[in-house]
Amino acid sequence: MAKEKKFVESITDMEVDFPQWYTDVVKKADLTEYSSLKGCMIIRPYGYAIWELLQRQLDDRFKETGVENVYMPMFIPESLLQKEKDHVEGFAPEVAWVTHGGEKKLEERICVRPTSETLFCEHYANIVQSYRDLPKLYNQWCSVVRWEKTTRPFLRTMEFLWQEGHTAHATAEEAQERTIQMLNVYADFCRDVLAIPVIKGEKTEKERFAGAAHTFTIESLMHDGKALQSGTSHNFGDGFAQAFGIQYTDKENKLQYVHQTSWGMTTRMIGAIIMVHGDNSGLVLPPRIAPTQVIIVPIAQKKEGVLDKAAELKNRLHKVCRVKLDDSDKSAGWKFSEYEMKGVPIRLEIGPKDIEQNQCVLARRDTGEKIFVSLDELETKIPALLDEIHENLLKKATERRDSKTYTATNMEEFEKIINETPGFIKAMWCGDQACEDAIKEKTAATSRCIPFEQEEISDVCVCCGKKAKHMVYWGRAY
RNA sequence: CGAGGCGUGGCUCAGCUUGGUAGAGCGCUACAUUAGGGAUGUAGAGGUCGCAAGUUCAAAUCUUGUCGCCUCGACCA
Repeated sequence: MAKEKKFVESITDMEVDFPQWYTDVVKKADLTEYSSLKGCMIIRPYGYAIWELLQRQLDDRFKETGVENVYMPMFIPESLLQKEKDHVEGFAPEVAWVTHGGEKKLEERICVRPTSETLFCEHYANIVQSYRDLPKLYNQWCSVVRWEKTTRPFLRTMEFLWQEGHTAHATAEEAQERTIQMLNVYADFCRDVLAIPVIKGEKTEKERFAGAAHTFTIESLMHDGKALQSGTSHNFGDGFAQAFGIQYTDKENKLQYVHQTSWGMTTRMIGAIIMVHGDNSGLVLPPRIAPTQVIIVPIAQKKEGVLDKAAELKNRLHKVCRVKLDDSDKSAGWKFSEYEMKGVPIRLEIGPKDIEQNQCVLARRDTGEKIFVSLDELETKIPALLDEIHENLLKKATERRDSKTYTATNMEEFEKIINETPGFIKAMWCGDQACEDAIKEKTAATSRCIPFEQEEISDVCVCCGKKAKHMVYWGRAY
């Protein structure tokens, strides 16, 4: 890669200190502020605009598959949370409890939802009677609370925004089909909207969601070689249905339990966007979720006609992209830096010299390339350039991920890779959790997933040397 | 929960060792000159030094306590 030109000096280089780089980018791009409550973040307008675009496009994709949105309460009585044993054991350590209503101590503690399986289950038990009532394909957009000990903006906060889909089906086959369907929705969304390539696969039993029969995941790789779980889709089988008594009468008039799924994606994806596409000048936004796709920076804007021309371009481009004009009296150089930090995909420079020649400058955020474009061609050039930027980001991210994906056939190799060139490690596994624990103990790497696309790297487990069952992606994770 | 670090104008920090009038840079306000890669000048506004108790003639500075935040680990989306 050519030496990266860097204009923004106030952001720590990612090679020097990655966590500091991340924090600098979040701050400089004005995505969040810390709130006065530990571990909670204020999502600023620019950060929230990204979330809104992400949300809208993901929601559209859900609805295309027949999903309907609902809203559940944020409070769960303790007795309801207790109903599914594995589930409560998994979440109890990080639940926030409400113990008082006003001055009065409550008879029963109320939990602030860490996730809403129990509420959906209770509701399904009430509304599902017959096979004619199925499937139920519900989703909700909400926030959930988990009492985390260590927090970082977007990656881990005590309260975060997400969507949780919950479906109920007549048969196990249908539930499994829906589980995979939604995993694919996530994977396609990451590729086509966020320009993030993902590995699809199943979680091992150790990494499975509390109460699920199968957990599927998409895993992405960050710039520093750490993995990020980017979306999960669970098949619950009929475990929750049995615990909550969700039964329906089938065509033969027999009582059956429903089969359920759940799937979620969170504001953490904003962290993924930062860490997959960002560079040492700041944020780099994939065009499809960029709140501003084109920023118009007038040059020598006090000169006669410049601002008028800039405003005219803005009004024209408004029809083909999300465009903004910065006519503040900051210097042009300041504006360049500002929008680079904010990751705006295209900067349009228009000055007196350009106007004379009926042209403008388009500067790409992803490559830094500047091109002169005739003002007459903007309506076609800009949308095409936005698509090109998307493709380029996806290509670069895929190449980077592939170049940071290694194979290991024994623990020496494994340890050497994880310590010297962190990334995904493909290695065979016997299926025994003891080996997973041992690997984690030795390397701090966890199993990310058993990918759908299996490869035969060797026939024995990387850890114990016994016969291997699966090829697994391993890595240190956020 | 373990290990470190930090609380002083909006932000980043100096001052604390050796107690004695509250500092700098950035940002902000006004005006002027500027503008193709974070402009310059001039004039201004802005702080009970996290909180509490103690020592002292005198505390940002010393002592004790307390609260909060950040980073790194373990746990987790």
